[in-house]
Amino acid sequence: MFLAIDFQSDIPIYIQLKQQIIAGIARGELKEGEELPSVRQLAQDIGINLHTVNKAYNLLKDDGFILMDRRKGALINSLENMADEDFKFRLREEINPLIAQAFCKGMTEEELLLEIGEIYRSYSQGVKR
Amino acid sequence: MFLAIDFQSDIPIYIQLKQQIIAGIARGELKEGEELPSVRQLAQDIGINLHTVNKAYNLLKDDGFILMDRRKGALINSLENMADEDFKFRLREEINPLIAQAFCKGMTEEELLLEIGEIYRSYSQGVKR
Amino acid sequence: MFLAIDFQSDIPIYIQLKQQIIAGIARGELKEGEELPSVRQLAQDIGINLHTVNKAYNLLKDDGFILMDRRKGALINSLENMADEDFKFRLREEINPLIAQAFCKGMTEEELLLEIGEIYRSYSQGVKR
Amino acid sequence: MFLAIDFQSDIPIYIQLKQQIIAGIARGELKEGEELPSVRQLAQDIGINLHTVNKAYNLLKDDGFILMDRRKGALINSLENMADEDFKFRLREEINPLIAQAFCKGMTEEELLLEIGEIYRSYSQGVKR
DNA sequence: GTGGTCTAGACCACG
DNA sequence: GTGGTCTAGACCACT
Repeated sequence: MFLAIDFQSDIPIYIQLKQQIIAGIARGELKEGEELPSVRQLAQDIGINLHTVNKAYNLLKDDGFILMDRRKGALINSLENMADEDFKFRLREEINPLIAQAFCKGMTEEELLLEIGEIYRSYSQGVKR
Repeated sequence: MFLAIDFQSDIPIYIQLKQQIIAGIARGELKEGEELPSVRQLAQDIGINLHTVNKAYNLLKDDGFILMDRRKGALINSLENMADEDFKFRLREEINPLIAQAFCKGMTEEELLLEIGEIYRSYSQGVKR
Repeated sequence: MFLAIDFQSDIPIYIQLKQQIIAGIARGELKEGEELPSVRQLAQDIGINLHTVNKAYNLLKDDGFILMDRRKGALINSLENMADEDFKFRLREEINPLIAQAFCKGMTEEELLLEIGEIYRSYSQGVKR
Repeated sequence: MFLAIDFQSDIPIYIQLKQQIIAGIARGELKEGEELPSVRQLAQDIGINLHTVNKAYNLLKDDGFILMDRRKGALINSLENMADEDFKFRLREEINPLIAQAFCKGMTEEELLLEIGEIYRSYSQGVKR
């Protein structure tokens, strides 16, 4: 799997890393049960510190995307039925300001939903459900 | 207008302030040409630092949501046709990871668009277009 | 408040720190809304690294014992009605092996409950409820 | 006897193993003089490293729960009157932070003792004393 | 001033 | 070999 980290971005590296791995799962490139590289390995590959990778892995673990197995390291978790109310609430909280902005800038509902549907399908096409 | 700042949030106060003001515009509570409180006034009302309010105002100015007038202070700008390609690009960049996450957690496209449409209409209802 | 860290203990420093602060709250020495020292300050006082203090604070935040206020730093949170089912489940998980051990070693239920009641009251005496 | 090891737990496998065996003794499933599986056998059954089982057995031996016999392997020891002052001291040390936490979260003494009594009796019912 | 991020290097516990 | 802990020192964002 290819991880593109932008060192000039104002988004922290460990957040980018987390997002890229989630995107990898969404695209179906990382499948349930698959092992992620060790923190040391990945840190070396990307050219960053192992603590930064570690932080990303821990966030992914806390959010249920991966499991930390004592024998095998980090494993992709099952991605079924995890959209509980708590997740949806946080999603709304995060997405809300973006929608307010889009509305102010004059985007219509149709335009917005079209954009989002496109992004969604860029993921759903790669994965059988 | 009511500004709800969460001092425990991991979102910086000046960003929250910016988002809340945009939401106010989106809800139609702040109309074109209307004056925002002075930096000093707002800082005192909320109980935060001058610089923090200043930063938020400057961001809003940079994004075209307000105009800074030497005599009248900050004025709400017109909200027409500002969704240029650059804005849409940044919107996609920001919304993309959220959608990947929603997809991984098992949300269907319908569910997602329904949620977003609801949020959108919570704004569009208050404003005549 | 006095924090006694045992550097020889096999319990990690940040865990000891977390436990000591919880004990401080339980004894009523740290009251709701009170400010904790900054990570740098406390780290210097105890003679440890600020990252170690930071880790303890973050755990306390995750467990709801403190709030991280953007203006005031770390604040003791309200300690009302936080014993939800999730907490009780984790408590049982952690306490279970200790009880199994006590049972195997021949402690009677009375003996055990007496010990625990004593510890509990060592906390409840200092706080009005 | 059924040993449920959680490879995702933050508790080391050898500690889990120790706890599970003690729980087995407490439930009366493992009786005095009974033989435990050989280190090799158990390691293979659970799918873990030899060293890990070895470590657990050695801890159990140190704590007096089993005897290591050169010919018969590991034998369950008698569980009489082993709750010396040293054990009680360590028990208090370990259980204290949990109680402080429960107190902070608002559990009453009655609630706590009820929970603990329940766990205790889940063991004492299976064993004649 | 604060906490957050990132780096670097060390040691240890675990498997 | 792995991840977990701790240290040390740096820079930056925030208030």
